[in-house]
Amino acid sequence: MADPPSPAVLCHCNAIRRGARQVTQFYDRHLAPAGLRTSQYSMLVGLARLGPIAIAAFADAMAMDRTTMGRALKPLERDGLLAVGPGPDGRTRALHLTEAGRRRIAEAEPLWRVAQAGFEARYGATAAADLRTALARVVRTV
Amino acid sequence: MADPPSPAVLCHCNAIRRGARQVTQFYDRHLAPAGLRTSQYSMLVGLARLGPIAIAAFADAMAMDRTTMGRALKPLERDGLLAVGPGPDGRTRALHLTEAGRRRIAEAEPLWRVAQAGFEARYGATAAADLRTALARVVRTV
DNA sequence: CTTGCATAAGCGCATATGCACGCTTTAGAC
DNA sequence: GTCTAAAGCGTGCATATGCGCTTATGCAAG
Repeated sequence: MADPPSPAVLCHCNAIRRGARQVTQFYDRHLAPAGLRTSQYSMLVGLARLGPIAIAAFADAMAMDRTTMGRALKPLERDGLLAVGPGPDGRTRALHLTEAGRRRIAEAEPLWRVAQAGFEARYGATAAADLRTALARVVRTV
Repeated sequence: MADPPSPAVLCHCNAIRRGARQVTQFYDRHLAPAGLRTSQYSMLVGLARLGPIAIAAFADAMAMDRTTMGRALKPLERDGLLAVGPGPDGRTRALHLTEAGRRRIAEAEPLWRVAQAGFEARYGATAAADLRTALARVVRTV
């Protein structure tokens, strides 16, 4: 009987945080040769897709906090992978990928594919797809 | 046709990181009145369960990096919620919960329950349990 | 006893995360 | 035209995350 007071084992938040740490490390190790973290790779890819875009809009599209995004861009801008120019609006700043950024994506993409395939091989491709779907629903739900 | 170069939408790592951010914010908002983050609450609960334990062993049990754990303990130690004493070994340090720590857990537990119930209400209790199982498998897999 | 290896922990560095607050600029009300 | 509300960003603070390096200790082989 004696239910433990707060079974952290049952905490959905704890569970997803643990998983995120593990998977992040897995992908990061694969992407390391390209000098990118997974988060950075996904930002570059996102920027390539969403073209010139304002910071807040980009953060929203990536389901990130605005200020987190603002700061996360710094290292990428410093390394010349993206540039921040004036937006159409005096208060808006426009993010756009540079040529170096595009090259870096091309360099990292095969590494990402290996990571993605490796995860699916271990976890099961179908299960992984289901997990991804479930996680997408989390973002829409919360 | 034209498969996008690296569909970040399909990246399992990105998906789980997004989800973790959202869920963390959700739980953190609920726990805020107790002056605890979700991660801190889970560490306190884990420590209560695993009794006096060394840092590395505790980090391992929580699926955290050793150095991350070491630093994450600082604020809790500063606030007197846990204490770090000498271990059985000259190089080991023993973590143990204080009375204040136990009181804080008692204070935070109802808030955690509301967060947990709230998440299950939105996401679906069964789906949430399935997600948690899938995530636990991620930790074992990677 | 020493030498060498393994274990436990800390620290520097860099990035990730988000809240509260403040500043500038724009759009709309009047 | 002015005044106000809202939008877009930046900064300070605090915590979270993990890698590489270093130090201190324990343990076993010789």
